Amino acid sequence: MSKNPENIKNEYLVLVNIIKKRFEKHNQIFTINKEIIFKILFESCEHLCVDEIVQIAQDKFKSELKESTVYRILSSFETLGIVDNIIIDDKKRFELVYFKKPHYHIYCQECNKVEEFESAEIHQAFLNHLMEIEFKPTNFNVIINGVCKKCQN
Amino acid sequence: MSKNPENIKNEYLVLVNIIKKRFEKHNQIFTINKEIIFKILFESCEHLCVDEIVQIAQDKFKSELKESTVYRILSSFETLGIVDNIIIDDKKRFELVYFKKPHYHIYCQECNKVEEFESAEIHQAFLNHLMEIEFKPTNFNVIINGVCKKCQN
DNA sequence: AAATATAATGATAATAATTCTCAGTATTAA
DNA sequence: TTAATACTGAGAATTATTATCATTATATTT
Repeated sequence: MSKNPENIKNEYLVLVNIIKKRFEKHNQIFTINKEIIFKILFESCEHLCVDEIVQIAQDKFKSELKESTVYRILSSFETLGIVDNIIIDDKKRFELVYFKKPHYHIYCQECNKVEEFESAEIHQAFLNHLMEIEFKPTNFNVIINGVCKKCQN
Repeated sequence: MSKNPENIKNEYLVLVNIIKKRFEKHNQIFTINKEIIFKILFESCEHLCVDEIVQIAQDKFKSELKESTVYRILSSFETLGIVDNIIIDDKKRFELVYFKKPHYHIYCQECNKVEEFESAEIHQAFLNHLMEIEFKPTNFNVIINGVCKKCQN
C-alpha cells in the first residue's frame, strides 16, 4: 500500500479508532487533548520530547495544552501500550508503538540525528537467543551510538 | 583464564593502570575517589545508580564521597569512555565499558532483575547492517523488556 | 434535559535528579 | 617551597517529573 495522503489519512483514522476504543475499555475518555498528542506523534517523523510536543500543540493546533497534562497523557499512553519512550542523548523521547515492527535506532553523536531501521536478520537473531533462555520479550529498546556516514568525512 | 581471586585482582590492577594513564593523558588526577568508584563498579555485578554508589562507598569504603562528586566523576568516566549508562525502569544506571564485549540487557518487568548476555550472532547481524549503511558504531545500548523464565509461571 | 457521577484539566506545589558555583583543599610541576 | 592546576564538599540553582486539588468537561441515569 503506497503512502499517498489519502492512505495516510485512512491509516490515521483506523488507528484513532482503535486507541479510542482502548481508552473506553478502561473507562477513560479519548479527549481532544489525547487526540492532539496522538496526531502530533503520528505526523512527526522525529522522536519528540515533552516540551517539543507542547510547542507543536501550540503552534500547529493553537492548543494551550499544559505540560502537566502532556505528562499525564503520555503516561496513560504508555500504560495502554500506545507509546514507548527511548532515551537519546540523555533526553526522554516518545514514539508510537502502534503497528511498528521491532526496529533499531542509530544516533549520530556528530550531527545529533536519530534514524531508525528494521532488520529481519537482527530480529531473528534476538528471537533465537531469547527463545533459548525462555525470555518473553514485550519490547526492544535499542540505541546504537556512533557516527553516521555523512559525518565521517 | 579462570576467574579465581588472584586473576581478578590482577585484572583489576591492569585496568586501574590503564585508566590512570588515560586520566593523566587528559591532565586529570586519578584520585582516591575515582579509584573507589571504579572499584565499586568493578566489583559489582549489578548495574548501579548514583545513590547506590554513594551508599556502597560509605558502607564498604568508609568514604564520605558526596553525591556531587559522584556525579562529576561518573561524568568524567563517561567522557573518557570508561563507563556507560543505561536507563532501566526509568533509572539511570552505570556499568564499566572496559574490556566488555558488546552485550545486551534483558529486564524482567515482574521481578525487576536485569541480566546480560552476549551473542556473536546478534552482533554480527548488527555489524552487517551497519556496514551496509556505513554507520560507525561506538557503543550499543540495548534493553529488552519482558518476562523472564521464572516469572512466567 | 437536568441531575449525578466520573474523569480530565490547569495551575501550582512538591519532589527528585542533575548541574553549577565557589571557597577551601589536595596534587603536581618547577 | 612556591605557584599553578585540579579536586572536593556543601549547598544553591536548575530541570524533569509527579502530586494535589479546585474547576471544568464528559458520560450516564432519570
